[in-house]
Amino acid sequence: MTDEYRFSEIEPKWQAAWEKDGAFNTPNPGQPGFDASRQKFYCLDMFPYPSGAGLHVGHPEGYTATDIICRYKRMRGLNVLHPMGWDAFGLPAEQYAIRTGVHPSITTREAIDNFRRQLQRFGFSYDWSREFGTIDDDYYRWTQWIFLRIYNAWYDTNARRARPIAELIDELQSGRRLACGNPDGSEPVRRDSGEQQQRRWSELSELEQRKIIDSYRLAYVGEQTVNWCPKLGTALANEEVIDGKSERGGFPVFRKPMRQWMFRITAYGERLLDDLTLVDWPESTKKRQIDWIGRSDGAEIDFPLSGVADCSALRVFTTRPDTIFGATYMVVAPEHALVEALLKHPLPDTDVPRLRDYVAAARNRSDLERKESREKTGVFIGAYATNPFTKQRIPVWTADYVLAGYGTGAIMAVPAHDERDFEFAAAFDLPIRDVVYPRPVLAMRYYAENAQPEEAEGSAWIDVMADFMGLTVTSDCPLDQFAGQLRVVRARRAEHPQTPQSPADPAPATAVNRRGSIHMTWRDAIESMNFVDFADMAATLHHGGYYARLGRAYSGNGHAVNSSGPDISIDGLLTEFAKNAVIKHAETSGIGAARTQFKLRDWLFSRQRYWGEPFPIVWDERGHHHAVAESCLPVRLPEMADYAPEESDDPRPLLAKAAAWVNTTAGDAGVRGLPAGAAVRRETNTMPGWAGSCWYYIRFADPKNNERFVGRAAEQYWLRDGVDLYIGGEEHAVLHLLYARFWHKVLFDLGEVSTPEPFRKLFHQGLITSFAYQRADRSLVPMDEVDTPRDGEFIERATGQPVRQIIAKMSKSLKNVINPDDIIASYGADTFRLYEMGMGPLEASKPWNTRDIIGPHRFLQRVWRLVVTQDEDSPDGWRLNPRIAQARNDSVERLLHKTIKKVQNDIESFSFHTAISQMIVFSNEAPKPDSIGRDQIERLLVVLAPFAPHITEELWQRLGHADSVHAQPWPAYDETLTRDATVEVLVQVNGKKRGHLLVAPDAADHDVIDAAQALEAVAKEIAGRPIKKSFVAKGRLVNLIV
RNA sequence: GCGAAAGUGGCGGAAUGGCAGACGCGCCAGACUUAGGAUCUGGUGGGGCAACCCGUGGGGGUUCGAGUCCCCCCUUUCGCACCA
Repeated sequence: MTDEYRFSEIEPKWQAAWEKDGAFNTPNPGQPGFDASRQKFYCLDMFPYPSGAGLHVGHPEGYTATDIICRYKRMRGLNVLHPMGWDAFGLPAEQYAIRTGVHPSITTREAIDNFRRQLQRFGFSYDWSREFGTIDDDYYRWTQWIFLRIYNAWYDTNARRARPIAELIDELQSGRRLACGNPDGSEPVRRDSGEQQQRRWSELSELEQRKIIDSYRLAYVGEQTVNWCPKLGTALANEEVIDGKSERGGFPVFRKPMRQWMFRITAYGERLLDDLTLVDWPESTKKRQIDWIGRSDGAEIDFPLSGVADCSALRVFTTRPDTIFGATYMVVAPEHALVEALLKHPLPDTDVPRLRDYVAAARNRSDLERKESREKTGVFIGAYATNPFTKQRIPVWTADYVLAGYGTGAIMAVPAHDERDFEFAAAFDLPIRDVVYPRPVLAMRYYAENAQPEEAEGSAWIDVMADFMGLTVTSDCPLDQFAGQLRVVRARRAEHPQTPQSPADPAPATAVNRRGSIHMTWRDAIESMNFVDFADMAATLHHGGYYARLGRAYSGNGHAVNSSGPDISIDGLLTEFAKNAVIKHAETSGIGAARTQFKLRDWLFSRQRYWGEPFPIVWDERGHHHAVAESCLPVRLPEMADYAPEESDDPRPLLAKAAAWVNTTAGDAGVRGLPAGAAVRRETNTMPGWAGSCWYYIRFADPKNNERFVGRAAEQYWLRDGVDLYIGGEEHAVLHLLYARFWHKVLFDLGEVSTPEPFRKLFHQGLITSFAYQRADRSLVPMDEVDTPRDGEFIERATGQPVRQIIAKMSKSLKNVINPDDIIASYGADTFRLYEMGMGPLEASKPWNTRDIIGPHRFLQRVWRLVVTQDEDSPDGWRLNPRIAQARNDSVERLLHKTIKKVQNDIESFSFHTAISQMIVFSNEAPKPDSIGRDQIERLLVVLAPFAPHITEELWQRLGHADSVHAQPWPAYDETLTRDATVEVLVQVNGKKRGHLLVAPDAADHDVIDAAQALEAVAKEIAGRPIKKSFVAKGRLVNLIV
């Protein structure tokens, strides 16, 4: 070898050596080589979905970051678990297989092999002995096992945790629990209408018992309106639908009722929300989960219906029970059962054809159309309800602005205090009645009722009222002091009769002026209402028509007004108290109760696809589901030649085609509790792609375990406090990260894992984007069709027209996709790693620019030459750089300590780009002195090793070491050596730079000030004037004020 | 519409309230080389011969001192979007 840095020889050489030695394999507790005295560090990458296209430059960004951290943590003496695997079931693999005509098990294996090969070229320090894919029998066997654990569990709302179904049966049998369906179940189980018909468990038929038990299961079969995507041939979870299109592929999605496996994730809504306080996650991600879970506190209240068959009351959910006196009409979703009932048995006022048309139109309206047009539409359904507080008869409408899936699918409309209701009321001329006033409107109303007769004449009232509103608002006075405040206003007006005409009015007395400004504000507000005269104003407020007049709803808090009924009055109460009063009254009179709603829906877990985990479930001839025994897992996918979807509106699962697999016997399927010969049909749905990623981080702790999904000791060691660092893309903020938390919590409740949260610290790497070019008409030009004659100037070659450089996602059509293999071939993996880590902050999205790669490459060449030099006389063609000496160089030593400190701190704070720049500074300075200590260059190599593992290992070896640079302890730095012996202090006069001083870093302030004054340029500037004040920022700057 | 983040040289980016632009690219000059550059050295925000002046999206403010803190506005990106 010569003096050249031959990365293409060095990198494969060391990769092979590390693999041979198992250099980064980590023993588990109890295994040889395990050191229990060391702290653990579980560092996890979001494992990739191996696509046929191979690795993208975005993948190694997060992986390099975790690799640096892991190598660093090992040097700091921690036991590091750093695994890698493959998320390989799911739609994309299946669609790729369909396109290529090759079975997904083959294409997926090929894609995995390719991904592994590509990843290994980066020299990542994964423990490859723990590698697995979600499609491995050994793995999905346990995915199915966990499904059964969830299936055989129920949520005890009193204990706030999941419990085994056996304990539920025990409670039911012993009579400790009422023998009725799950009252909190969201699936449409026929709720035993007469709860009084309490029967004993033993009196129920087996069928009845089964129904009750099933209604409690955390995994249940529900008939629900789901998101059906004909193009993909499967239903999708809510989380997989974005703007009415499928998250994968962007195909249209329609609503369709289907019988599906669901997970009762809603039972965990509150804990999924509350436990976000336990984790160290980006605020934005927490917020997205909070929004997705969407908790709202309010009440359910029944409004009696008159004359509707089968339906005596309409139940609504509201977060503003305090506004119930303003509920002037009701709205139900077009899908609501009441609409259906009225279509069957119309009332005299029901316009059946119109109603039928509206419901049909609403059903066919996609989410997308709904979003585009927010025009309020609706139809009166002919029914009337009674507002239980005002006792007034109010009409019931149906409108698609009320969603069937939220709350009860019905609302009480309070147009004065809800924007949507206001728009609807305005469109259909429904009454709008104020029931909440904030302080100023309250003051207005008070004045309207208490004006003196002479004020009511003409327009004098406007000035008095403006003053009164201003005073009551600024003094925040309670209602019972309004009378006194009004007297104050009148007294002041008597003293200062002249009202300022504008805020800028140059009235001398500031008190008058201040009053003037506030006065004008309120005067403007009053005048903008366009009241004809006092009587008009007074009448508007008297009848609660203020917001109708204003033209918009007021949805804030305030005092209840116009809120007295035959049974109860809440007038004057502040919103929070008014809410409580209404709820209390509703509870005591049996028409309602406090209720918390979640936006989160139960998780649709069935897919009608081939390439996924089969459910360990069979159906008997009576249509009952049965679990496959744990000992008979896994349930393997049948071999199928034809797994292409038929694009259709008929959601028939693909596996149904595999008749020989589907039709089996209880004995063959491994179902207990049925005769072995009983004919059963296997469940033909498969699990969604998310299933495998819900628990892979647990399996990594003990991937070869055949007895359990994870060994107890391994779980308790590696997952104590959860995964210590989890790095991956932000796009999984509500999908994978919510699902995995849910599974983890169920396993926690059932005693299978020991922590409530899976991922303690989460970090999102930014997107690697690329440049693209845009014409004046905003159309895009591929990257290779643009010339750059001058910096910052871009010309489209074909037309000669200037184009604009923009940042865009990498895409094939823009020809700006980067293949990591090409970059590694040209520059090596170490350069690639340094380039990507040096681009900028890890969390920021940043554009790839191949032109810049040469920078980090030059840096590595410089490091190479620091150690190795060409020597034709030597047998190998090289020798150590003769500058390397035994004695340390002092200035290099200080810089080295600075460098170690900065790199260490920057790694800890994920600030890799500034760590790299510091090492470049070192490499720029280190060649300057005549010699450099051998241990100095060695310490640099150790510090650089996590970033550039191959070149440092090679140079470490050439320096004569038999061990690995990656096994070295992290070098210590001495704080005193990180500071310079003398510092240059900036001297300012009146904040302007006037000179510099060289002083000791701890020089006394007065000495620095004296020295500063002595400077010629400073003396000239001061010109004998006295120094009024001076500031010293130690070791940085001195500022003299004259 | 609501919410969050971000706007700094030709480009990527740096900067505990204390010399704006570290470091890298590019560019300029020079060196080595038959040559080349994936080599080396030096320079490089703008204006001015210079002293000096101007510069962190725009406008105000706090401060001895603001890219950094506060208020208003503009732009971009990303979420959410009839959730009662």
